[in-house]
Amino acid sequence: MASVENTQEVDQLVRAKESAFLEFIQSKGLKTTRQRSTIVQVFFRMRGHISVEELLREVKLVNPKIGYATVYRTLHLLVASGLVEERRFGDGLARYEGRSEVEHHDHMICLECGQIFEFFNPRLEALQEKLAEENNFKIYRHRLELYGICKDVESCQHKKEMAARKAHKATGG
Amino acid sequence: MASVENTQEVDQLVRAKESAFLEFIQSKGLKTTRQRSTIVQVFFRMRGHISVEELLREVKLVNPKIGYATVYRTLHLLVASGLVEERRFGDGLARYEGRSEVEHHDHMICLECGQIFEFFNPRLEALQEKLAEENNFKIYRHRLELYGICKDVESCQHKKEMAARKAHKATGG
DNA sequence: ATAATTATGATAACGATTATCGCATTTAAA
DNA sequence: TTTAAATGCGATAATCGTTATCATAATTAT
Repeated sequence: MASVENTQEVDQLVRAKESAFLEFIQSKGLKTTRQRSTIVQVFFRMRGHISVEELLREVKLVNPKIGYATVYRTLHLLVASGLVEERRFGDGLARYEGRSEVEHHDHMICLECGQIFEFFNPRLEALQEKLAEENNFKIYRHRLELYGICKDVESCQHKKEMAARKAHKATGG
Repeated sequence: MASVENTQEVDQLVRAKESAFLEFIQSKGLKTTRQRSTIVQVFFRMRGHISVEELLREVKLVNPKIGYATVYRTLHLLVASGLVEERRFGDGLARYEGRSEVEHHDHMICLECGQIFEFFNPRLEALQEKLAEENNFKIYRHRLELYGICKDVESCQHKKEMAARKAHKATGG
């Protein structure tokens, strides 16, 4: 679900993000540690909407001694630095996003296979602003999520897994 | 935050919702109990986006023996029946909505006072549908939340409480 | 190098929600 | 209206994601 890549482009991006993070860390008088560096590098090599567990799994491949707490703490720092956004899609766990194609975007979430698509539309943004203004409301941030079935419905990788999980959960209702 | 009312109109609405719930309960072969009846009546007398704790508090005024578990269970049944919607606004707890002015609506959430406003705009809905279709995505449901500052910013009731809470939480950051 | 500060890792604590289980209540049938 | 089977209840233990704690380790400025 969250793959790791290795290309020159990615290396460059990771270096840029890492130095931006270093700058943040130093500006706050915090310390630069091996663990933080590892976590940041691994995080920005991953694609998608990454959960703590997914990240920890990848991090442990590099340094198995790094634990939950440090991953949580570093993710909080990444969010505080503005390099990463925290999202919650209602499955009860936080997901983190640091490599979007577009700066701001909304989400379409497939209920069948769990895939998450990003999209952006300026008319949508403008309309929201207009509606807010009409109500004397000043928007700081917003969240739009469309839940449904994605175009790959026939080839959804996790279709059967999800169905099995549903059937399991439904036991007793 | 979630007040209880007592008017003839409300009585009528509560009766209608309750009978709809009974219908659902019976169609599923479940049992009609005093507790469920109490919880449903109390719930539909309340306004706003109600948390489990808020509901339990009100329920206990009618029947103090009713516990957490039954309130949770009944809320799940209400959601399953389609009479109630579950919402999560990112403060970590579920809120339930059973008496909206409009059938579907989106939300503006004031970060200062915590007030939640509902709104609906057909152009917004249409635009979402259009964008989904362009991506071959079929929307089942969606969620749009605008977070910001509301028009009552000067008179926000909970302004100070929130500020105090923030200050408390910020200890250690 | 040293001292002060901050971070780490293991795990306990937390808060919301869910599961468990013995007992009570409801329902359908007799 | 009793009876028997099924379902629901209340109290609370368990769970899950996340946060706090604390002794030890690493980093930084001197």
